Amino acid sequence: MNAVEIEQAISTLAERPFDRVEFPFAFLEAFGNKETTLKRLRSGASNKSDLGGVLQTNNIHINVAAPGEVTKTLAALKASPATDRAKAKFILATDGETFEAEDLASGETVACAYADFPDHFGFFLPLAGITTVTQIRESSFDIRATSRLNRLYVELLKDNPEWGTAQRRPDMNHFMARLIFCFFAEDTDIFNGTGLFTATIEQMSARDASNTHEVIAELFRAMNTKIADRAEAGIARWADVFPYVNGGLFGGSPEAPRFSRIARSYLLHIGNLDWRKINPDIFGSMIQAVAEDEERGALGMHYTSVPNILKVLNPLFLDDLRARLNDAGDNSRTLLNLRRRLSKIRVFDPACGSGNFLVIAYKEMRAIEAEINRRRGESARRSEIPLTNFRGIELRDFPAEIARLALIIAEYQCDVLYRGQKDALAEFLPLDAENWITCGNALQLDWLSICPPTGIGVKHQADDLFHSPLDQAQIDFENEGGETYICGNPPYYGSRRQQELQKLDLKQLAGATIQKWKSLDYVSGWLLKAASYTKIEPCRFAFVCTSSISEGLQVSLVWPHILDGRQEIYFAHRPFKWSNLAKSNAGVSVVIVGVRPLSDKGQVKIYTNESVRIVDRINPYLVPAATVYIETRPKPLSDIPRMTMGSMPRDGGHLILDQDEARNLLEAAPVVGRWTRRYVGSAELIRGSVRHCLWIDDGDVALARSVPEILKRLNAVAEMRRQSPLESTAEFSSRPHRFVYLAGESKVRTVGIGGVSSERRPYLPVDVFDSRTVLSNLAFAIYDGPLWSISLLASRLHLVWIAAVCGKMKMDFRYSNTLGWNTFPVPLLTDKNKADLTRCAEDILLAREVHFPACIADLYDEDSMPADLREAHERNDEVLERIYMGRRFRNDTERLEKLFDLYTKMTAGQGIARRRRAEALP
DNA sequence: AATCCGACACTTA
DNA sequence: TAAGTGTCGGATT
Repeated sequence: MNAVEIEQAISTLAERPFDRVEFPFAFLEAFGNKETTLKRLRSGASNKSDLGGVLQTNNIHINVAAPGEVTKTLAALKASPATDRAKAKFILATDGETFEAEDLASGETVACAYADFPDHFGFFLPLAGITTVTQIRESSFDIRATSRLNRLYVELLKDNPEWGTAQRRPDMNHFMARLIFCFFAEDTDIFNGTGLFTATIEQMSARDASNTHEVIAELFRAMNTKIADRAEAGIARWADVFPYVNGGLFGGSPEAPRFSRIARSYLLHIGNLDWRKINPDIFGSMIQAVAEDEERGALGMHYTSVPNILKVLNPLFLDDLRARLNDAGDNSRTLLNLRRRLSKIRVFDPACGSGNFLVIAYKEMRAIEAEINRRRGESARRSEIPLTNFRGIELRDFPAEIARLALIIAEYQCDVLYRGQKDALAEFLPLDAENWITCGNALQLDWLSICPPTGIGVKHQADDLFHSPLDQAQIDFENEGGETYICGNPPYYGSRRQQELQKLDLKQLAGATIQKWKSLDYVSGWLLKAASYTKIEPCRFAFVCTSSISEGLQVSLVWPHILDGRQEIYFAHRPFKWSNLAKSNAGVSVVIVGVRPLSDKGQVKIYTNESVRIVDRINPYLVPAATVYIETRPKPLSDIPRMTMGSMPRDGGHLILDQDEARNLLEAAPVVGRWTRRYVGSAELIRGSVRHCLWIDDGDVALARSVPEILKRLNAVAEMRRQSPLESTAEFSSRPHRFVYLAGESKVRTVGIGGVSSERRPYLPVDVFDSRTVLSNLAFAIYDGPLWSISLLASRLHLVWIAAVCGKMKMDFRYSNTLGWNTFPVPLLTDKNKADLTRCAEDILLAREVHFPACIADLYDEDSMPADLREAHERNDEVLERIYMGRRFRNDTERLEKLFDLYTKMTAGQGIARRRRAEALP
């Protein structure tokens, strides 16, 4: 259960009549406890209460009090030895009238009317095992509001199916945005009188809700009619007390969907929340889930947390502004110049969602401006930072609506904070009609039309503006001498997860310039668009991207088009695991990359979660080295043996046998021993687990099929392959005894390396196998590889190289022969070198054997790696590094620098040789 | 013919 | 129940 679902569950519970017996269980159920857990508590099996209540170990002690005895009961719970023994985190007492609880760890208490306990749901969230509790508690209002809007939205769609159609969805979304504005306005004195909107609806609409939509429409109509025109428009008197708002929000049809009784009560319920507490920076991200069927309940999976947003905005431009503010001290003139600069800064988020980057940027800039004004003694001064300088593009209609609203609310809240309620109110209405959030496809739209050049760069003369639907921007907006910063967290879709239309976007963008455009992640579209924007309007940009943009194959595809001699990466955040309020964040790691024109000066910084390093330069692999693009090679660059990916079964698992299956099969028909081989992929290589596969020569097929179990399996393989949409797989359905792809075989031994390995392992997982062992496509093989190849593979140098240039699986190392082995720069090895390295490899293998049967995962655990094995690796590294450098490297950075350097030299030589050969041709 | 990748997907503590 | 860590095979070159 996520926070929104929990909020809904406890709200429902509070609305039900109080049941003295059932309450403790219902309460626990609302926090996501399963039926079986509750059953055990009910039966008393796991109930540790000594007071006749319900006590769940490590969680909560609940007791229902006699009427009027809640405080006394709570004290008894606190004094109870069982509470302590069961390590309860909370105690709770209620009589159905009042409600009291205490967080035993913090001592924090809650005391309220029973009906109001859902207002404190954030207090109890640790019960649900939600780890990001502090984060959520800070935004508990937003969660409650989201939850209730969600219920209303669903209810309204139920009653008004036509509002849910693709055609009318935007109306529905716009209606919700208007409602949210009204709720905010009625709680912040923007409307005359607290709660005016909700109260008016309650009074004027019938109990049976039949005319609710008419009442709301009339209110909306009033808000779209200037005071002077009201008499003529015939606005109802009860609606006349509402101010003129407009600003695009109330323009257009005032129509509202019809309300059922339930929907009406939800509406009144929402209106009774205290909307002053809304956080426009994160509220939007949550609420956008309201309108999206698949995201509903997911609580904004793609939402960017405030700390992550600041990881982008601070280095992008806010740090600089703050530094200038600091430099300016109390110098009135310098401060004035800085304020002018602020007023001309445009922030453009071409994937703005519900606008949180823009809102945070706005709020941070307002804070800086407020400090300037304070120092200049102009505290109440009106802000010179126009909301219109915060622009965005968003594909989905509802988030775009919310983004507009969030900016308006942020502006109001900043005015209240820095200038006072009175000034804020005086200037708030009517809303500005300008709207700089464009709803559309960012990869299709012309960014220059949304954020036209400001005059620092070359004037934009391109005639495509002529065709732009938004070219009024060019005419209306002057920002001479201003700055533009592009930022955001665009969507990521790996090359094979893209929808057809997304593929098309990339094709249009990169089809002509990037041959392998089909391998790009969707996010690269934003990088390319930004890069082409800077050709016209040189400016800085920074995005949160999937880390794959700086790893493996994609680097040499995308970055040459971005760093094409006029741009450089000036800050980067190394890969970190993605996380937000969403329940499960497994699997994604992201980077942040900031790009600026070469002409910009200033420090270059690499960030990690723990540190900041000032470096000379950052290359597209986000390491401090020269920009070198590592491309796949079909054969090794250095004089080292050939490596191939292992054999791929594509068998639906039917050719693979676990230990039990292999044993049973062999017992049933000993002849099967001929056709089974050990089968090794990453997992087997690393964890030492044993699996076998069927490996049947063409000549043996008839014989093998006479074994019933084998026949059954072969038929299953054939069937699975027939079903495959992939031709190359389907072709092999007639030869189910064979792997689809055969990598090769060895005579003496096979050197194998795992395809994926944990980032925590200090060396890559390498091992030697006999020639009967089959390596799967999840491992790479050097058939009959010399032992000294193990020395290379097991070296720190190689790991560092792989970590830098290969792809990643999450943060884990992902091996590649073409990208990592074939590109690995190795100096020419003498026979003596090879003999030395062979010895080192043998020592490593011997050191492992001492610890038999420990597997590689055990042996190479950073915390518990055996000393003798570690020493064997140290010696291996020592010998190898002397060949490279004449000494040991000081650290991995130095290793990488040397490798990039050597790679550049080795490929440059080849490039020249190739060119010479080409020139020599007639 | 050969291989790269997964806003992942499983297993395990 | 979230932390840990590598399957599987289609899509692409």
